[in-house]
Amino acid sequence: MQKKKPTLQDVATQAKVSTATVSRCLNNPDMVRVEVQEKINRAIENLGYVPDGAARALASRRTQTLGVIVPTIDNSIFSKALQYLQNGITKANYTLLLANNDFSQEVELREVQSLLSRGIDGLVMVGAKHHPEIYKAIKRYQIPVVNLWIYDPESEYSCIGFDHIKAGNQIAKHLIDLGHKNFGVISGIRENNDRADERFRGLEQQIENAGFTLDEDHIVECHYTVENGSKSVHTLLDKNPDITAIICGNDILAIGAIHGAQERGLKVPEDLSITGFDNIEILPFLKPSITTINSPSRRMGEKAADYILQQIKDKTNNVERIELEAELIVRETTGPAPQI
Amino acid sequence: MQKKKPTLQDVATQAKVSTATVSRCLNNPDMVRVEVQEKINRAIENLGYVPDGAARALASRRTQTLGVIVPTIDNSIFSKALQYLQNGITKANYTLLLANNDFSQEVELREVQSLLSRGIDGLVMVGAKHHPEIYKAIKRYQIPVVNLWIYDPESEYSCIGFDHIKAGNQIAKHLIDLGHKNFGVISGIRENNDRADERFRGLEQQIENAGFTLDEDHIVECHYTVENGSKSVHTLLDKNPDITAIICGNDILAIGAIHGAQERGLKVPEDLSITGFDNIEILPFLKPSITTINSPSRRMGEKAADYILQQIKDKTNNVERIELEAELIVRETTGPAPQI
DNA sequence: CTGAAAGCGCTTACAG
DNA sequence: CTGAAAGCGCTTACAG
Repeated sequence: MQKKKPTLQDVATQAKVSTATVSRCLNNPDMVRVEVQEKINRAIENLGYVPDGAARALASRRTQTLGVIVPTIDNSIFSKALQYLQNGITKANYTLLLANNDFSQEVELREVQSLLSRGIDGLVMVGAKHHPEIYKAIKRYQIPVVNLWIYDPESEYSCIGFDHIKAGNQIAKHLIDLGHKNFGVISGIRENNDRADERFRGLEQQIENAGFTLDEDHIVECHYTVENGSKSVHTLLDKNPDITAIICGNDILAIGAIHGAQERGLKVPEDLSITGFDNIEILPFLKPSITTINSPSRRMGEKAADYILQQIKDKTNNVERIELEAELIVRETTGPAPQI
Repeated sequence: MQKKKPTLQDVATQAKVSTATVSRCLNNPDMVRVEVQEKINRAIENLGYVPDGAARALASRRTQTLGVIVPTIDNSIFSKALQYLQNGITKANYTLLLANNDFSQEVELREVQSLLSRGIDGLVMVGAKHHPEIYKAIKRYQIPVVNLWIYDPESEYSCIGFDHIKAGNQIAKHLIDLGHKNFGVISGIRENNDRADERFRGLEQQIENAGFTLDEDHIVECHYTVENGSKSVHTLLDKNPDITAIICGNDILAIGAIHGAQERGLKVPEDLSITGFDNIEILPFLKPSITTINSPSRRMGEKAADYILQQIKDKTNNVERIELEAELIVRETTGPAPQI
């Protein structure tokens, strides 16, 4: 009853050709006469033959699989990039082997080793800083790699992303231009997150250049949850009631921050300006709509797909560095600093 | 310079044992004497040996890989389930091969074939309705399968989820209890989405049982975007100005709907009640906070991991049907029907 | 354009 | 507890 899965050999036998010919018919049809192709295709259809990926990978040293490691899947900016990365590679009959590193370099190293061992033809990661062993391992496997979400003209590896320092500068400048002098920052955890760290440094630098200060008690670091955003507003304003602008590490924190401000009876932006980061889809529809910086998630996913597929196709491993724009989007949560 | 990747054979040679022993040392260490283990581990370390997944898969007929197909990655309820599914299987050294079907049965079929061909030890899908060929293909490969997001006590395949008809009932009942009589519905696209369809039928049934009607011009079907939520409110209210409650297919649509209501100068919930579905993280922090039904994404992901790993471990393929609660969460967007 | 044959790097009865 | 050997299902020079 339960038939065994047919193999290439079975197809060859039924079509009365060699396995080599069947293999060619599958992979390079134009190397095979049309009549023979038809015979083979009939046999394949007939037997319900499906090639075995493991055997194919072992013999050809290619897996038709790309590895991708994001910090967490459960964040719309990463899942959006994944979606478009996926769409891009599906056409070329590639599939994603997915892992997350949970913002830990050690976990990431293990995941990379696991992916490499399982067999991948290319690797996509997020951020510039990775465990040194990762780079060694990659070198060994000689596969194309690209780091998303960062842009560094000097980087040794390919990258597709934007300049987070510049992004931090932009936000701070926007608020300074509005007359704010006293800032609060609700940042994501900066350790092991070079993007969050550079954004922070960008805005700190801009604030200090403008002649203001950013003391330690004006800064909170926390994981990206709405609840943390809300709580942190209280933490900051309890200590420093005259903060007039709070810069959040991402939109989720900003949504929480608005909630926290409302709990304190503060009006946004009249009493307190708030900024986000990423520009998630719902932002323009919230009341008040949130000022933010747009993260080009979609384009990063698409371009990563293009880049890796191109390298595989050309059997090259060229370093490319693609800078994308991350523009400031001014909405309703930022306004002139209140007069005291 | 560029050394070849070491193989099991190299390890065996260096450790002066057979490849069989090295293989055992890797997979079933207690079948090997401790002293020999040490010799082998030293050689592995020394050579930087990493097993080849393809060869291993071909020889053992196991890939340590699970396939998962979601409608779209770019929706937090699915990405959240993925995150926990992933976490659950990582411990067992499994990795996810990820695909999305973009809400199309044909695409899903192709993806399933691709995953099976690539080699997976188990498969996780969303919803009950799949292309018939999918079930045939799965049968052939004899791997455990589980459908998430649905619960059907009669289903032929394992499922982990909740009853969408009941969920639809609950929402409608809540609004009816509040005195609403005239309803609008902004549903997701129901074709190829059994969850959306059953939710719709659940609420339709409850509304009609209560003696009210739900005409066609009280219903809009659209993709799950904030913008569609906002537009659809206008579509519905332009035609039927006396609708007092709008039931949305998910939270994203509901956020858009609130925006649309505000554009019309309507107060939520005083003039118009609005409900969502899924209970995404930010909901309680929005103003007004949104009444919704909680989708147990996290638990579905976790339980799917447990189920599949258990089946693989036991080499069984038992059908399990796990019902999870999807409770109504009443917040600020629903209130008594306005007096006319 | 096609075939015979080696080989990809493992695992696993089988025998001892 | 260990080894010799077959075999997993393909691909790919090589030869014709």
